[in-house]
Amino acid sequence: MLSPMDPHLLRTYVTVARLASFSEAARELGYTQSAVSQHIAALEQDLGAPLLSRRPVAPTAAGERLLEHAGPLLLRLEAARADVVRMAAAPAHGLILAASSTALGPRILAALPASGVTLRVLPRDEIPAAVATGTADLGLVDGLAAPSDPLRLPDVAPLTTYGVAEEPVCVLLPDTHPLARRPGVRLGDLTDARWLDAPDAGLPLAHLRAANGGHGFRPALRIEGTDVRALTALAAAGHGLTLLPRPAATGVPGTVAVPVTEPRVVHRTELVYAGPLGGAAAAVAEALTERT
Amino acid sequence: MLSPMDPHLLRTYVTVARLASFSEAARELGYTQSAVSQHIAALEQDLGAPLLSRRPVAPTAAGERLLEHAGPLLLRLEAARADVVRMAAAPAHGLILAASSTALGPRILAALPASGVTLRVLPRDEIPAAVATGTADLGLVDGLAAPSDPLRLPDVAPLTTYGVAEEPVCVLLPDTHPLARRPGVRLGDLTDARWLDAPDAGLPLAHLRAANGGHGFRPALRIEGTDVRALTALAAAGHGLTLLPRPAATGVPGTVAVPVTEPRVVHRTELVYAGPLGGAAAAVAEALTERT
DNA sequence: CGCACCTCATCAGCTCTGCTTATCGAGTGT
DNA sequence: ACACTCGATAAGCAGAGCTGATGAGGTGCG
Repeated sequence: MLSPMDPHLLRTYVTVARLASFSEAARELGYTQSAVSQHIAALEQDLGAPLLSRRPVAPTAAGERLLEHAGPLLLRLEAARADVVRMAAAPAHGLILAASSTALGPRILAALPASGVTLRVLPRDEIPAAVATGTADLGLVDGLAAPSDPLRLPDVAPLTTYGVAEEPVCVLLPDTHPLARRPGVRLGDLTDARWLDAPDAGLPLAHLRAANGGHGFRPALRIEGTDVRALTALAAAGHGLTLLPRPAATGVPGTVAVPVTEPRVVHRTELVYAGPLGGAAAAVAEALTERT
Repeated sequence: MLSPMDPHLLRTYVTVARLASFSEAARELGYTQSAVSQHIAALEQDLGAPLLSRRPVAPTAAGERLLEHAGPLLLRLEAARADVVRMAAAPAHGLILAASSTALGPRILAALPASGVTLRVLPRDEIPAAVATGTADLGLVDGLAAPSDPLRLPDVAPLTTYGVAEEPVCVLLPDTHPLARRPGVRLGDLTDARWLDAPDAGLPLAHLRAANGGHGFRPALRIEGTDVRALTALAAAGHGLTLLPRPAATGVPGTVAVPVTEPRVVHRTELVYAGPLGGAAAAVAEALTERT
């Protein structure tokens, strides 16, 4: 069997690629420039292809390819280590719960214990990684799915998921919008509208492609960060439409939340954790999963 | 940052766990028993927990955990290497197409070129791995999905997928079965029936849990291997029911193929490949994806 | 135009990792 | 009780992999 690509080399490679400099990478990693140079040379020899063009330092086609692999790979590696270590050493720190902003529906918020929990609001796609690497003990991820279908999570590691809530999905319209009086809308009727694309605050438009027959939505304005308030304010000001779970969409001044009737999708929230839960985590998990 | 777990050690660990013996593992890996012992000791020290109980050799709880991670991890590692190497060295061998048995519907078979392709029939869940590691150039995977939903594939590596066919799903009933005259059946009416579980030949019952409201099906008889003929023969003999895509289910003597009306699932086939396609592969892929 | 400078490649030397061989200790079957 | 098997441990040695010094190529500026 061939030598299974040393992760050290891989780590150096991604660092060099990120910083576009051997010397800089050496400084960051605590090596000498010479060592970094040898690392890259070793990788290139091992794979039989140049990975970086020098002067300026930039990945080649093969290098780009490797970069796509390296990230998830190192993540998984770290996740594996964290997972096993977690088995041995019980956590001294308080319970950390990672959640995306829209996952924090009223049911969830009500079920949180009054103290002893650190809540960490993260972009949606960082949550599985946070849980896998032990940065968080529990995760709450949300997303769009067909009713009673599980979410599609990136599998950085074998994680356990548990559905905790499903709510209707609404389009947040300024109350002056022509469709604002309707009882429900079909997304197909809104493909030409101006949409706000807020992948970390609202629901990602990208998730809808499959459900909408392959057609995506044109994002008019892109919002970064996890602040739902900013998003709803923009929607109220008429900068564009956005998708939100009903609890988050109702009661925003100047707007109306109209349920989406077609395609049939729901906003689903899942609890995610790695392996067996410790005492405190188990208690919180149970509170969150209690069907009311 | 902590040392990212040497894959060599990981590989020895899984080998030891598999063979339940240090000495055997040493023989298989071409090391001395001493080296293997040191490998395991190093891993255990690195992770701060015993991974194996000696005498008899068996994984501890933490070790079980590590095993779950190690397989996918080493697979990804190999996939990454293969993917990058593939970029540099164009394949000399002929085109290899990996497919599950039920993925080979009539449309697919018709579109295959008359020569120059090696067809490799594999269990469904080995196909992504085969494509990722370069064992195959193209893959055809199939499974159950909601209409126009993509399949859920284990992501061993970033693969490109392309839907090539969707067909109705049928239950294969012996023609003496009480429901055999019906135009369609709901799976909910058949939860108590005897089912044949043939994860590699037919469609896996496990895929249905979500669609069927969390309830699985009791497998009466389990069939291993990829032989559809054996499966249909068993169904005809009344040993149990099985799910098949319509083309595979029709025309089996002594049986009737009744379409499934509820839940709304289809048999979907997807073409999967890693990265840009070479000349021969591109031609085959195009033939397979041509909408007729 | 040429000189200083910056960046990566290469080389020599050293260290310490990681293998082997050899030996021991503990459990097992006869 | 003795021989045998299997894993742990010790000692020794070769080479992997780091450092520091130097070389080579490219760029900016006086």
